[in-house]
Amino acid sequence: MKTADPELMRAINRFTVLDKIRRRGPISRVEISERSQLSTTTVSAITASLLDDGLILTRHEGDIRNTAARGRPRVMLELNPDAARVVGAKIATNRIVFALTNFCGEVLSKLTIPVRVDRLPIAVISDLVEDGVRRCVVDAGLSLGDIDTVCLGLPGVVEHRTGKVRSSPVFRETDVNFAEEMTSRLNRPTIVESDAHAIALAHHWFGQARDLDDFVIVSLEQTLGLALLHNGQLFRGAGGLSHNLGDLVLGATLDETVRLSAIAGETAILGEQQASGHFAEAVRLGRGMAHAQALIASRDHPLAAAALRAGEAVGLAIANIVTLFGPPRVIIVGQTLSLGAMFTDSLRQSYAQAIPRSIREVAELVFDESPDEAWAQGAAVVALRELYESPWGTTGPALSL
Amino acid sequence: MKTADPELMRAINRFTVLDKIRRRGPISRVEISERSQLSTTTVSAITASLLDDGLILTRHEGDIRNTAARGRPRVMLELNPDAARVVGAKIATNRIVFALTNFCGEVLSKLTIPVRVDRLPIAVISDLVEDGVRRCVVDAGLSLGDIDTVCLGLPGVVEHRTGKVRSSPVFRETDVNFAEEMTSRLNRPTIVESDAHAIALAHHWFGQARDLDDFVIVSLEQTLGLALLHNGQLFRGAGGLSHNLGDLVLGATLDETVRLSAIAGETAILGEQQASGHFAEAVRLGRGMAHAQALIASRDHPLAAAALRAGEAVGLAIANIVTLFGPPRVIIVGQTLSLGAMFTDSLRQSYAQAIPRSIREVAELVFDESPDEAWAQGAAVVALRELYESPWGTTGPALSL
DNA sequence: CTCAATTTTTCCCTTATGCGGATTAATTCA
DNA sequence: TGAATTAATCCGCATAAGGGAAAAATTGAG
Repeated sequence: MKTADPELMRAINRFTVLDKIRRRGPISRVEISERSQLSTTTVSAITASLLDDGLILTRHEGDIRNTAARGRPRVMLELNPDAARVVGAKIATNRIVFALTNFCGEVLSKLTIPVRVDRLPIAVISDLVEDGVRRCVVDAGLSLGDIDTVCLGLPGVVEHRTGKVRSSPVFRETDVNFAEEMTSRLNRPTIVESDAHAIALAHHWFGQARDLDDFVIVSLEQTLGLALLHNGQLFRGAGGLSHNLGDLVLGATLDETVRLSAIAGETAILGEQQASGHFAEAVRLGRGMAHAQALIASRDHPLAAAALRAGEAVGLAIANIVTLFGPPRVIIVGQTLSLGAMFTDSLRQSYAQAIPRSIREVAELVFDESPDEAWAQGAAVVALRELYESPWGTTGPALSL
Repeated sequence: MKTADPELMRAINRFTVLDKIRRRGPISRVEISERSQLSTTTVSAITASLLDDGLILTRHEGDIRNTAARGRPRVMLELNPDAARVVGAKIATNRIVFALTNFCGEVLSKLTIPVRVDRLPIAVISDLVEDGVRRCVVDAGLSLGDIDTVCLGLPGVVEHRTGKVRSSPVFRETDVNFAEEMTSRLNRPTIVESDAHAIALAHHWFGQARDLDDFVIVSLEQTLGLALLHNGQLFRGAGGLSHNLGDLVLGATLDETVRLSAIAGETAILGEQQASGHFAEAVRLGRGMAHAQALIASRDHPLAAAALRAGEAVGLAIANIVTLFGPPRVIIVGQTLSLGAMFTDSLRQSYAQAIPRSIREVAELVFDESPDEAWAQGAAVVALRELYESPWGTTGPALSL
């Protein structure tokens, strides 16, 4: 348990002010004071310090009040985009996507490497990632030294605190300390994070959850992931791990345990088909879901049945998650959404049937097909949040003695 | 978002010190300082204030070091048991149990009213509870004015923040503002809390989780409840609600949704029997589970099958919860445990089968058949925690590092 | 153009906190 | 009895936030 001293106090208030400036665009000191319960004096002191550190900028225009407002005009404050540069990446089994952003999280350059990595040795994957980061930096007209932090988002079970990847479809090995590896390669602080957590923060900053500090992300990619934002903080579970939704058990007979991944995992949906010809090629290249949608159009295709079953299973799982957490919004993301309405309708219907009556209106389901770039941007946001020096740990490991 | 001022700072450190004194029995100032990272000066100042407020006492004995220790002897500090009196209660469908405790959470008097309340009007239930609290107070040689807070734990979905009972097997009505009702009746601040949360705090203070700040409670009573402690704080879900484990969906066919409560709820287990004679009477009086164990002893009794199925279902649900939260310990409590080894073995086996390999060793299952008194004591602890003035909201963000 | 009115921002002062070092207190051992 | 040792407190300092007054920057009326 952390003890409080003036330093912590300052850190907390500094973060609040910085966060207000980020969220409410250009904003005046008075308004920060009103919205944060801090005195104008304190806000002034903190903003002075932020200006001094070059994290924010002043702008003498953009006052939202009546143009004919009397009195001294407000000086608007906004983030200094150039205060930092970070690189975020999404590593998937069949592609790696990079995004370089400024301090505001705006993408300055991006890069996609369409490569199948899931059977490559770690050294080769590391090479690819290192190369991608370097290219992305060059594309933005920068050099690696200008980058403050790098954050890599990847599927599977990731231990954020240590940077260890417990298990992931992109690595053949388990317990890979990928953060350490990349930090020494790039000579820049490198964070490893679950891809679901990355897209969650992307939605929190820019997407469908800007207005919410509590929501759930269900990520339906090759791996089924879960992210849970609680009070604006990622909830990492007691062990500090990311969650693996695919391991959820849907039902079991005496002999057999049916896990969600066995019904709604990518390979489960697409793999049932005797992959042949054009479609097989698409699957191999990671375009399986998109192509599948076309095939499903003919409703009697066996894929249609698989899509229905997958939607049903995910709907059930989401109902259970809502039962446990009661989030106001559940955002469903990932390639599996490319299956189209047949899948999502089935999901919605199964959810509606499974959600208990008493909390039927608690949560709202939202589907979102963000491009890969958004995931990489989300990873960048993870990196930015470390720079913001949030005084609350993202998971708050309480070390009480 | 909470802003920091000196007051918060003091509240945090004061709580830290008070909590250390509670947990570490009689403890000296130096030791508090060592264990809390606070300077001896600060500890001295805070303890002086606590002594001044009468919350702690000094004791000039019990130094744990060598009796032949040199130097000025340490003055041991401990909670002042008389600093507060609270009443906790567990309201179940067929009994109400009260416990009056001191500031340390030690039970001073207790009372059980064996009464079936689940079909009574609220006014009558309120009468019973009011009467029970008053008796319990008198039994302890006190008067109601000596009581600082009352906390009522009951099954179902409880909104702690507002004191509203959304739905509960003990009430026919839904959305009952029970806290308001009892506060005005007793003229004492009265808190309403989920019974699962109450027993969770009981275990945290006195039971199987004294050493842990992260654990999960699964409560198998008439209603299936869940409590989740994260960083020493109850996790109440985004809506501030308690969780209803019974609503979890285990599996579904097209026509039918199978919920946990339909397999492992008390009525589901016992109700399948054509209730007749002696056993039926026991069920009516709430002794069903205990009597069932005797019947199960003859392994071919239909109850045995029900117990097996229930254990299986609960084991599955727990595996899913562990998949999501990864707690180091899961404590399973409640009357259903009276079914005995047949039930618990089945649960363990099903859990072992369902838990993903990668997190197999993460969580440890513990069964605990605490008496009802422990639940009431837990409710009292809920009340005490309010008095301790924890500066973090029960669901608020944890301060890290 | 000047001056009052208005609003934002800063400066000064007070009070709170925690901390480090010196001081006092209480005990053991020689 | 006095030296050594450890515990607890006192004193002064640094830093925080907050309140009120003053300064700054603008508009509008005469």
